[in-house]
Amino acid sequence: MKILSERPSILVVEDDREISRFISSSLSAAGYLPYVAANLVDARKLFWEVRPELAILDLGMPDGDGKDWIAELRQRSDVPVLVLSARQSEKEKVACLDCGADDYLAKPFGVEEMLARVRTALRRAAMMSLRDHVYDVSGLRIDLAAGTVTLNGKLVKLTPIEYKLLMMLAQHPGKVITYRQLLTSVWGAEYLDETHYLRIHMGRLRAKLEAVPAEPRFLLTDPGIGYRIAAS
Amino acid sequence: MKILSERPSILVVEDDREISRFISSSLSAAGYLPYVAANLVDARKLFWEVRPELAILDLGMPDGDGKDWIAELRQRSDVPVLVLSARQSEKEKVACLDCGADDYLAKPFGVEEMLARVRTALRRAAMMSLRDHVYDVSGLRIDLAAGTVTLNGKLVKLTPIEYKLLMMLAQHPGKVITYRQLLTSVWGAEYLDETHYLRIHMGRLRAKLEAVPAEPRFLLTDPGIGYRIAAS
DNA sequence: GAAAATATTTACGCATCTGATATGTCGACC
DNA sequence: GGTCGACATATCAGATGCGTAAATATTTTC
Repeated sequence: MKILSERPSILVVEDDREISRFISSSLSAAGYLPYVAANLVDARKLFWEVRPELAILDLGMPDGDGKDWIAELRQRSDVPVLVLSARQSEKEKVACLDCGADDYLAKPFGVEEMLARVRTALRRAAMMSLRDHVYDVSGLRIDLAAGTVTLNGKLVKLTPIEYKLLMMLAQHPGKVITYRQLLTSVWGAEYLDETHYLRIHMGRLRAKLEAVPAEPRFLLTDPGIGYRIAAS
Repeated sequence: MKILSERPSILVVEDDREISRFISSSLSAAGYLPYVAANLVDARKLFWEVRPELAILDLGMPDGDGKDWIAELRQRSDVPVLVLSARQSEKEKVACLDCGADDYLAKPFGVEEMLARVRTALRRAAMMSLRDHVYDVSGLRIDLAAGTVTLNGKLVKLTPIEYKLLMMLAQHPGKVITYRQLLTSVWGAEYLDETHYLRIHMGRLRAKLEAVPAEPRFLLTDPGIGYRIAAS
């Protein structure tokens, strides 16, 4: 259970001592509550401990590429990530943004701009509705945080694609997720036309989760629009 | 003959002919459906007609400051705005972001970066659109976020076209939506003359939603203008 | 490297949706 | 009362979209 502090907490992942000092004192002065990690291992740990409302990440970490961490994070959290980097290359920017980063700020940058982008990201995040972390409807239990699925108490094994699909649906119980949204988040933006894949993998999910796949109780089709998982 | 345009529409507000050409052709190539306005007056008009999923705005418009338009837009819509500008000053960036812009890209910029930022903004917008917006009038309940329609508690099944039509109306309860707006947003700009389609599908919607289709309580006709859904 | 698991391609049956055409209704106007 | 224009409804054949099954390709695992 997260304690509601009035100051939004922000995780700063940055190995350069001087820069991280500078950033966190700027954030402090602006009314935020910064936590600092100097490498990815600490960042991972600290993230789930603090559950910050935003993460600021320097790409060049001693123990790995920050991009991997973003991708990993995106599986489990919607926390906005603001990337800082000395790398100016367009390729790098594109890769980060497509990875799930919310914004990319090339060094050197002005403090004011950074703070403005932080405000923007937090403003957006505040608009997002809070979501449950467990979907539990008549025998089907999906633990979004742990990433596990049980049917009548028995663990169900899912393939990676099935998993992503189901998580996407379970994050918004009762709401239609359009073909576009599903294809984008599972396969990527360049697969918008392959609604076909969805039919096949939804079929497989139904085979695993539904007693009578032809009459689904959980995984419902909204013809022409998308799919949705039955709400409690 | 069909074409329920699945391509996300993007409004480009840019007065420089050459730049707007360049941007819109890049967007087209990337699978989007760009609409171009060369000044703020047109932008205002086009925006509400097309209802794009994102707006790209050049700050320096001949008929006013783009910032004002952003602020104005924010009153009525959550559509993300990506600002392009030749002005590099940090003050300007901060002002725009705090005004409600989602992102700020200083010229000159790479196409790839622009497209990546567009993708990022659209990805976020897709998540946001899952927030709750509900039309609920005497037995008819339209959950815009979930995309579901219930009549006296019973779920009503709609076809894709019926769905789009109804959502368009329900987004603005009590307001007349013109034939043009409906045709544009459901079938596309090239169907402006087929008001005929509207009659057929409005008829089908009434058959599903009205107790006495001939005396509609929800789906009202404004002869010569358009249709509207009864306000709460 | 071989075997197993997973993903993609291809094909087809079936139900549903769509828009053309035709006809019916209502009110305005002369 | 009749005509006209705008809107509503009925019917129906063709198009489209969904689900499934099987064959093939790819990735993972040991």
